[in-house]
This record gives sequence, C-alpha cells and structure tokens, in this order.
Amino acid sequence: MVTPSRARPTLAPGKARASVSSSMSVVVELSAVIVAFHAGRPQVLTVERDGRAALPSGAFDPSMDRTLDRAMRRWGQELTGVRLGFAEQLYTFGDIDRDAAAAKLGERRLSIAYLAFVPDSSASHRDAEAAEWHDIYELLPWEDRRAGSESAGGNAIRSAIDLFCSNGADEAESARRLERADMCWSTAGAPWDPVRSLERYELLFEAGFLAEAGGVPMALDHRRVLASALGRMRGKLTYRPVVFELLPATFTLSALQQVVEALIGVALHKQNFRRLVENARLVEGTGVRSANTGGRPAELFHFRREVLRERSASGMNLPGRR
Amino acid sequence: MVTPSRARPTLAPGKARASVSSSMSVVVELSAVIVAFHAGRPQVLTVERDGRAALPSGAFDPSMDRTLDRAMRRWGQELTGVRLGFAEQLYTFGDIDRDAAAAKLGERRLSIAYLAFVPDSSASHRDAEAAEWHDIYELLPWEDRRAGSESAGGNAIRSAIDLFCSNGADEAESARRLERADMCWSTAGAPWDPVRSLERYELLFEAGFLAEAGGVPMALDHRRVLASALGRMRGKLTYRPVVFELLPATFTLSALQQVVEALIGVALHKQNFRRLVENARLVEGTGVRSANTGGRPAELFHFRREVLRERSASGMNLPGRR
DNA sequence: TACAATTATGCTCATAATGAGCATTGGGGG
DNA sequence: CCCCCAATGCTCATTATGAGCATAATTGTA
Repeated sequence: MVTPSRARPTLAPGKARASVSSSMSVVVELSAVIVAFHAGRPQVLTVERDGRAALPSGAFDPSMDRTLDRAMRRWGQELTGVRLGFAEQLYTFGDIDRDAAAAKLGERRLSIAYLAFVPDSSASHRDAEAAEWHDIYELLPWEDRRAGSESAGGNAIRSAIDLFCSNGADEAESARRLERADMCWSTAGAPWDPVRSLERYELLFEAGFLAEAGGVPMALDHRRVLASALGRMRGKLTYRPVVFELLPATFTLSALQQVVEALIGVALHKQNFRRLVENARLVEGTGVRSANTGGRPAELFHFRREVLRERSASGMNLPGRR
Repeated sequence: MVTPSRARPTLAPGKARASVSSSMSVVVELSAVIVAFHAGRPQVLTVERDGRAALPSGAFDPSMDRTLDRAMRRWGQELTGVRLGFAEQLYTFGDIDRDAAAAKLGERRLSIAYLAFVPDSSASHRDAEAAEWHDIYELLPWEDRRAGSESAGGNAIRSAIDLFCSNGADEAESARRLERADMCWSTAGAPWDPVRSLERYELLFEAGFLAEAGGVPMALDHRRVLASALGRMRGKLTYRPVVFELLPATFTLSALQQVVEALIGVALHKQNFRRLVENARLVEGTGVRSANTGGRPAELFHFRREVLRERSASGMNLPGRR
C-alpha cells in the first residue's frame, strides 16, 4: 500500500535517489560517547586510531538490529562488557569535511552519535581490545571549572580568544566575535554556562587554538562530538535524573555531588545541593552509613526510581556555585 | 594521514563494512518538520503521499551541500519560499519497520529529521507543489489542552488507555502501564507535561488506538516524527527564546502568549506570563500600539535579540496554567 | 451620550524556591 | 582528651511564583 516513496523531484534536496546517481556514496556508521565515573573522575571510552584518541565507531549494519537504539545498546555492551545504563541518540554528524580523507575517496561519512552512561560499580569493565577510559577533561581541559575560572587552560585560551576577537574581517564581525566570546567564556560579565561546551569548542576551533593547543590529539571531528555530548549531558542533567546511572546503587550525598560537579564542571554549594536533592525527593536514605574517609561518616542513599514517573521530570536543579 | 578508517572488527556493531557486505542497503533521506503560526493556529508543512499527509522528505545528496544543516536550510527554503528562521536537527529515525515496504525491498531507510520554524509575516508562502499547511492539532488532537483536559480527543482515548492498562501480560506489566498512563495522561494525579508528546504517542500506538482513531491519516511513521518534534519544540521553548522565530518583527504580548500557548498546548495565566516575559527582558516595547481587535489597544513589542547573548539561555519560563 | 463588553495593564499578597552562611554532630588520629 | 574534618541541621534575606483584584482604553450598543 505504501510505495517505496521515490522522492518527488521538487522536494528532494538534490537529485532524486541521490545515493545512487550522485558521484559520492554515503556511508553510515555509529559512534558512541560512553561516559562513566571511575576513580573520582569523569571518563569517556576511547580507542586508539592512527595514534590519536578516537570515539569508538563502526559501520552500521542495516540487517542486524531492528532499531538504532538496539544496535547501540548491543554494541555498547560488547564494548564495555556491561549493560548501558542510559543511552540516547545525540546527533548525526555529516559535514563533508569531518573526514576529508574519506571525502577524497568519494565517501560521505555520516556518523550517528550516541551518548551513553555506564555505572561505576562495574569496576571490572572487560574493555574491548584497545579500548580505554580517558578523563574527559584531559580532552576538553577548558570545560573543567571546578577549581575556579583561572586554573583551566590558563591564559593561553584567553589570549587566543582576545586575538580572535580583534581580528574580525570588519567591524561587525569583530563585534559579533566579542559577543560570542562573552557568551562562551564570560569575558564581559555573562555568566558561565556549562551547557555551551559545543559553542566554546567551535569558537576555539575558529580561533585556531585547537591546532596549536597540544594536549591529547583526537581523531577527525571526535573532539567536537565529545564537546557536543558534554553539552547535551549537562543540559539533560538539569531536567532528568540521569546522574544516578553513573553511580553505584548506593552512595553518599557527597559522592553524588562530586559526580554532578564533575559533569557540569563547576563546584556547588554543599548544603544547598543537599537540600535540593532531598526535597526533590530524588534520593532516600538507607539507615546505613559509609565507612568514610575524612570526618564524620555519611549516610548512604539510593535513588528513588519512582521519581521517574512522579513529577514532571525532575533532574538536578543545580544550586549556585559554591 | 588519517586512513579511511575501516571499522575494527571488534568494534563494528555487526560485520565490518556492513553497508557493502550486508544483504540490505542503507538509504539516507532528510525529513522536515517545518512549523509556522498562521491564521491563529500552529501549523506544519505537509505533502500528500499515497493519499496521506506526509512530512516533506527527500533523498540526501551527499555531493550537494557541505553540511547537513545547509542541506536542510536550502531545501527548506525551496519548500516554503522563505528563509527558515530556526532549524535544528531533531533525530535520525531508523527503525527497520518504519518503512516496511522499503524493508521488503532490502532497503533500510534512515531519515534525518529536522525541526524548523518560519515566521508568520511570510503570509505569501509560495508553497512548493502539492505542499500545504496543516494544523498540528488536527494531526495530534490530544496534544491540545488549551481548552481544558476533557475536550481534546474526548474519552475515547481515556477508554483505550484504561483498556490497555488492564491488559498487561502479567501483574508487573499492568502496573508499569498504569505508571506510564499516569505520567503521560495524568490519570492518577501526575501533572500534565507538554513535553511528553512522544511518550503519549507511543502509548497510544501500543494501545492500538492510532489504528482505530480515524482522524487525518499520515504516512509511515510520520505522526511519530511529528510527535517527537512537538516534544522537542516544547522543551526548547523553555530554555531558548525560539518562539520569536514564529512571530512577525513586532507583536503584542497577547499575540506572543497565543503562540506560546499554541505550541505547548496549554493555557497560561495572562498577567503572570506578562510579568515573566517582561522582567526576563525578552521583549522591549515600541511606543506604538496596535489597531487591535477587541478592547483596549495593546502595545507592540519586539524581541530583544541581545538576550541571545546575555543571560544563560533564557527562554520562556512558562507560568502556571490559567 | 452613557453603558456594557472586552482586552490590556498595574499591583498586591501569600507561598515557594534560592543563595549564603553559621552552628552542631560524630569519627578518626594524635 | 583535644583537634581536625566532613556531614548535617537550620536561619535569614531575597527572589520567583501562583492567584486574583482593580484600572484603563476602545468598540459596539441602548
């Protein structure tokens, strides 16, 4: 009843049946940004590729899984050895120059990227061959402001930005750059917005900072994908209770806060964080207290799964900075 | 330097180089959910396809545009005759059964869907051949609660849900269904969440309601895509000032409110809406007042583009129901 | 012309939600 | 027993929200 839907000429973005008649072929792959919180730091799973850190990715097999989500979950499990706690499609990257080499060979590479979490408990990830966990902030150092605004990246970035801003083609362009810089880096009073990681990445890219930055090299546009994932994750955090997917079944409020701070890259006010989490009824105390490290022992809590259905959406209403 | 990146066997979701060796071929197309606010109602651009309403979509030509976004913008302009005001990638749909006919022919159809807005001013859309605007709530009637919770869809839906809930395979399944029903339809006290339109769609789908629902028929999984877009749009509304992309350059606060209400499908408290918008400094009055319809003339406002850079993100902090 | 109907705007008030800190409480280690 | 360290409890001033009451301009009508 439903015909194969040949695209109408007037509607097709290019020639109809492009992937056949066009001079380029389309190749579709899946990419994964798999995040975990190990050893007190936020980590992402990487593989090595031509000497650079790369996000795991592989060709999409159209005959293998019924849905893209299933494909990702199955594959993610193969990669990490554990069930993914949370996984959602992030974005489909398809810039022609994201893989210049492929483009030269006549391949347009589309990458359907997913963001996924694995819980910390699984310390025994039997990581797939060549895969390893990488601290996210070693890959995107400027996104970590937990220690304050100066520490991360130092003034190298600041100078790069300033230079970039003063080098617009014309007056208007420079003004626009200044605005962007303020929005991204609070160079003129705007508040620091953890969610804008992609915009920051792009500004640095345009400013030519990434080329000279040294640091850990990454393949293709993978650092961009990671920046994108980080931003999405940070946003998600505020309206869905996803942090818990990174934590073990039971945890102290400090541990929870530590993970949240790690993800948003900002330090929070302890007492208020506590208050927020508690009266959002996101967690529930088990009577048990942890054999803690420093001072007074802390109570162990667990996530109240019920909230997933209860309120509108919850999430962490992040309290202000510390 | 960067090799074409043949997927590593251990990382590929299925066989390596799936699209070559597999029995199915992958076809990539773009789909667009182009939204506008015409004649006092929220509308979406549709085309006719085998007697059903369909979202415009067409094959993706890999050699045509440098980025997916550009492809969408160019094509969207061809479709509507106007520049898209806001466009962002929504989701890539790839369920194998989203186009059963294609699957039978050995094609796995991936659809990269975009959400885009066009301003109202352009009353003279020279719509592409066969394209027409369709009231969104004729396609998803239950999403419109502006007139109250009973009106939309009537109790037909309610009965379908109740039936669905009582028909779980086992105890646990029924309980889960009840929870979902509450979350989606507030059947047991949960608040109505405009953003959950996709979840509502899926529940109705599973409940078999869509098949029997009558109403406007839609092609393939396009109603699902639309529900997805609606949810995304509603969420976006609350943290980015995107409504303005649907409005003419200058508008009354009532008009603004009307559009917002139309999008989220809920009526709002007028005075509080006003207060919110004003002290978020999203708009700025021009001294001019409108040659209005009913009572006292209203002042015309315009969007303060500056906010795009100013605060963290703004958006409409929706005030409670009317 | 005065009045009624209708919509825009102003304002008030009680009730949450937030941002900042001070104060206490239990443990572990000299 | 005393000191240091985190975990918890609480307070207080400020801001944001939810609900309405009260006025102000216009148009249509008696």
